[in-house]
Amino acid sequence: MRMSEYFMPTLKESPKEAEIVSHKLMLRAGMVKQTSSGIYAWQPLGFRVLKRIEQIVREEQNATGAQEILMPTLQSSDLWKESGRYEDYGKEMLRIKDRHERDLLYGPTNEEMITDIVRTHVHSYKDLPKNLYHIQWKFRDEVRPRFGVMRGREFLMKDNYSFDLDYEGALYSYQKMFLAYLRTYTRMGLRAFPMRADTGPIGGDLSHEFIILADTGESEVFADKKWNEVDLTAAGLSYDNKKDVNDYYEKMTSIYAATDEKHDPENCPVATDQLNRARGIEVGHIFYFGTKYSAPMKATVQNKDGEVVPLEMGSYGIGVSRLVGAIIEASHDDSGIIWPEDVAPYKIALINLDPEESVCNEFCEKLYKQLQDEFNKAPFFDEILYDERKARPGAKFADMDLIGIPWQIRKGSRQDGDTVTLKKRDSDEKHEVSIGQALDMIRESSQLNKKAA
RNA sequence: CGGGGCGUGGCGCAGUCUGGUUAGCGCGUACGGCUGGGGGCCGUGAGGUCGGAGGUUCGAAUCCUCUCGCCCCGACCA
Repeated sequence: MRMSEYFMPTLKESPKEAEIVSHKLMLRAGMVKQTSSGIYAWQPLGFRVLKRIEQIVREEQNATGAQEILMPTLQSSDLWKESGRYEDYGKEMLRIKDRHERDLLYGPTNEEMITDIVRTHVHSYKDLPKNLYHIQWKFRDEVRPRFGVMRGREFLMKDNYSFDLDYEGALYSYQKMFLAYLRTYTRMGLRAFPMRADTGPIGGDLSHEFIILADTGESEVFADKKWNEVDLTAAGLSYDNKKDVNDYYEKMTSIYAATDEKHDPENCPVATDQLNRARGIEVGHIFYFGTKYSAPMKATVQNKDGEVVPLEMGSYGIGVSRLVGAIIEASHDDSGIIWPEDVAPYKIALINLDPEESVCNEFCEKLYKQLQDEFNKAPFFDEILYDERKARPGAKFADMDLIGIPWQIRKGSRQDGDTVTLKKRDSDEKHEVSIGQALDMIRESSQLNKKAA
């Protein structure tokens, strides 16, 4: 993408409505524009990041065997009346009437709808297990939206729903999701800690929030210091190996971590001096809720004995749009955003410092094509952001640091031959090297290597 | 929903208390020039009717009433 043609309205100053750093940076980088309280339009740069995150979530879900569907944003109130939540949900649910005066609602979640879909088609234990997900916009009419996309009214969420014959199956489904979540966040360059979470009226231990630590986090969290050393990458395990999945889950959940509403200082198994206290941002939530919806909505199957039993269900959410802000909270400096490579809107920034000088310009134009040929891959294709604007170097550096592209290749007329400056955004290292060496250094980076392979 | 605050060119702000000439400033932007490796400088422009409606007054960004929007703190949430 050529910057001279790109719609990327960056700002030097933060609009005053922004309070926290991720919100400020998203506005300054031209990623989003607020159109109404808690509702945002995604501009090209922000949209690309959103789509990257969505794609990582999708790939990790598919790897577990979950199947993607798409349910509508608008739902009829009928199903919600059936489950009893139409009355319970309160003003958070946006209620709408259509031209026939029928009650509709903008979905805040999809348990009812998915349960309806599944009960229509699934009647035998032979049809189980199933795990269906979608990535769709939700609306919750929060009293007070804040923190930009981290707490919007409209938000993009991945939610899936597992259906099993019995508790054992449901537990296995839950554990697979637990593992998938760890892998998902790892790919985004995050360390997200699974923490015991409130299960509400359902009870039981089967609910975890996935939380990343950040000073601006909304909730207080308590975690055993052992977590500092724990490998959260969940590498090398197969979802098909039930025992491995269970062992891993048991291992991870044996280490204490809890959000404040679940944390009881009196009965905490970890000594105070071994306990970290921090603030965290919830980026995912999984829970098992058994027959809460299947029983009242009569989503049943016949088991091997011919008995009619309600489905055992669980649901699993990831706040996709929230993650855009959360990642920035976890990864930025005074100059701007530092994108982890796999979620970066572009992988490499090529900065042409002297577009009006013919030798430099020709070098950069040629290099731009070469970079595109090597690094552009489906489904995003365009991985190179090429700044050939007639602007001062300082402005270009500032813009590129602000939007946080992982690699910068700078070329100016002062540099002889094929010498360029390679800058790594996260460490701020700069190397004066030949373009060949620069590309080797980029290729050696594990993430890009994987993509280019 | 309770408490607090703010709406003045695209962004950040001053002016409002103590009504009074063409409503200012910085950034951005258009054009010209000087520059040229971390948001440079000079000059010339464009762009707002002061969130909206009503009222008071000879006169309202400024005072009054109503209204809309946005932000912050609290209670709630992916």
